[in-house]
Amino acid sequence: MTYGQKIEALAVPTRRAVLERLIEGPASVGEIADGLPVSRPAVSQHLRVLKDANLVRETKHGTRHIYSLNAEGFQDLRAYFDQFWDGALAALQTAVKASEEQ
Amino acid sequence: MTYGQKIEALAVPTRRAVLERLIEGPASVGEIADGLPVSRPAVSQHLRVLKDANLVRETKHGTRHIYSLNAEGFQDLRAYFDQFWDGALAALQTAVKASEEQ
DNA sequence: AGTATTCGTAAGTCATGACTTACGGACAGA
DNA sequence: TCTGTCCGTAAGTCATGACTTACGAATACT
Repeated sequence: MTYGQKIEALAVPTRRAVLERLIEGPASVGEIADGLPVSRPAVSQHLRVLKDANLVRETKHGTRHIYSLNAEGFQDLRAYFDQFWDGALAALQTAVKASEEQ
Repeated sequence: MTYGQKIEALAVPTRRAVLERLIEGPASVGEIADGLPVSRPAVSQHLRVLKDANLVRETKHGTRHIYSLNAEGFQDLRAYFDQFWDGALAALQTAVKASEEQ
């Protein structure tokens, strides 16, 4: 829900690998784990974190749990970065101005 | 240098607080630490991480080390996110198309 | 020279969380 | 019903790193 939660979700390499796998399309837990050097339960735990951060969605087909990217969560994160960068850019402009006046 | 390094630098709340302080303008280590609930050495260590990630610059005036935001590092990070989101968006489009054809 | 600031680093503590294996539940198919 | 598959959770291990205090180096000021 918070920005920090999303950023911290992205900070773990294995979780980024999971997300990059999901860019290629929705996948089940087992399918995701097959492409990674960690166990299936580990992937399951990472998916829980990503789901709590709203970066991923879950739909159940029989015993298979299919995960896919959640655009909404990514947009929120992008909004935060845009806001941060706007602030940073303004600060840098001010700094340039101040050093010119100096 | 790597994207992971930058993202992991942003993942720690105290480091985000340091960066948000720097949006308001360049500051010395002591000034930054005064506004945070951690010790000065802790801030010094965080600044080292941020500097290694190219998110921050250091200039020395006497005994004071002045830190400021580094736009270059943030642009690299933004490029990564843009690329990721473009891929994610394309994936979502494909998913919609596939579900329509189904 | 002597003192005071400002800072980085060393060393050590401690919580967090990324992993593992073991287990049990839920659904599909014979 | 029984077996096999797919998955989440519990419990425990272990490395990482975010903090602390203590110290010493570098510069400024008198």
